[in-house]
Amino acid sequence: MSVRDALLALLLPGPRHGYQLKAEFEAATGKGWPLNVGQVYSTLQRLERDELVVVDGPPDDEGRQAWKLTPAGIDSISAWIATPPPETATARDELSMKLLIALAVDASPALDLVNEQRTAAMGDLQALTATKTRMAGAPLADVLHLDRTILLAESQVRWLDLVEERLLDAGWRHGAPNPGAMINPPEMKAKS
Amino acid sequence: MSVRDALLALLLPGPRHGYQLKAEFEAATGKGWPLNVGQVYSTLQRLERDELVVVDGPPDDEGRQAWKLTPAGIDSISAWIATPPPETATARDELSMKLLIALAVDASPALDLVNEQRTAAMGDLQALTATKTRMAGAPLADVLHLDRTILLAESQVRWLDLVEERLLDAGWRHGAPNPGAMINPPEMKAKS
DNA sequence: CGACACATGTAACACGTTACATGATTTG
DNA sequence: CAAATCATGTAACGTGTTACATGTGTCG
Repeated sequence: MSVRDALLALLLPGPRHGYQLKAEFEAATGKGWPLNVGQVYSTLQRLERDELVVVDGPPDDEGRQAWKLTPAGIDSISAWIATPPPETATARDELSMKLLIALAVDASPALDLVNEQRTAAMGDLQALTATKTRMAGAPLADVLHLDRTILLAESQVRWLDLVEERLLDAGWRHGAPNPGAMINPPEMKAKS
Repeated sequence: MSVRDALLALLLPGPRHGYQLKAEFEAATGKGWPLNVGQVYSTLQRLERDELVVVDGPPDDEGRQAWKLTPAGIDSISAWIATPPPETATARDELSMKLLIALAVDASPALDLVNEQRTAAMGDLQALTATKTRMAGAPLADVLHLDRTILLAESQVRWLDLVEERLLDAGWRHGAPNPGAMINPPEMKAKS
């Protein structure tokens, strides 16, 4: 999801001005994505360029400029909302990519690295769970976002467990360099 | 994790040339991140500009140009590998952001949307599980990446279950517009 | 009055992504 | 020979992000 998509969607209920869009964006995403106001305005300009939004009349007394969707904008964002995100989009998470790269270059004793990351992930999880109790009456969006963050943290811990298991099965040992299961020596097909 | 970080890390074991880096990147990430070769070269140039890599001698007979880390590059990437990713990085996943935005604008009957997304997520999950059986002898990186993808898909389904539960608790109904739990009317503090 | 929130906007830069151009080498 | 792969590189564009400039309105 891009800011672009989100702003288009937030214009569906009716015209809004820039500052309002920022506020609604952050309310809707449960503070999961802090947004610099400047980006709202530049994104609106790009949307205008693409003829998905237009200004809705002249600015009001206080200089507020409202924007609204064009028919093309409505079509575009309706299609976007109706389409579930592709699974592939999910697979690029920080933790696994980072750890896989680290394993590939055998940057440090692999199992130790896994354990460090698990410790960090479990710490995050504990902090998040604690936050949950303090979120009783919070807006629904905030609660749902926290739920999501917790589930993601749990899945991190589970994956790290799995990684450790598979590494041990493959013959890796604590405190030792890896047995070469993933590193391919730099020779590619020789040409000469 | 950026391509930039990954390429730096892949240079840790020793000098590599561009095409090699692309191959190792995709091997390491288990095909989870298809990479256009062109991006390798432009990223290398940016890294050179930042004095984190330098060319390692003249190109060989076949015109291959090897690159290596500078001391600053080694420091930079070592620190990166040792630092577990911040939890916040995790919280920007496509599914939840998209759904939260959709709920905020009440784009379509909310619970129906949740169910559609769950159907899609469960379909993904089934396909992934099927793939798993066909991955017996695959490289470790590929298996680990698939594990991660599966765990993420599971956490999607679980979250969607939670969302449905919370929406029902909050009084939302199937096939009906939402009860206004999240939409704030566009009036902000009036000024005049 | 001074601080702060509201409000708009611009400029610059980083990164990701694709398309394109070019050429050598391998292989059927 | 023709096609595929290896190999390097450039150009253009899109989005995300931050810093900065500017001004109005509110409130203590």
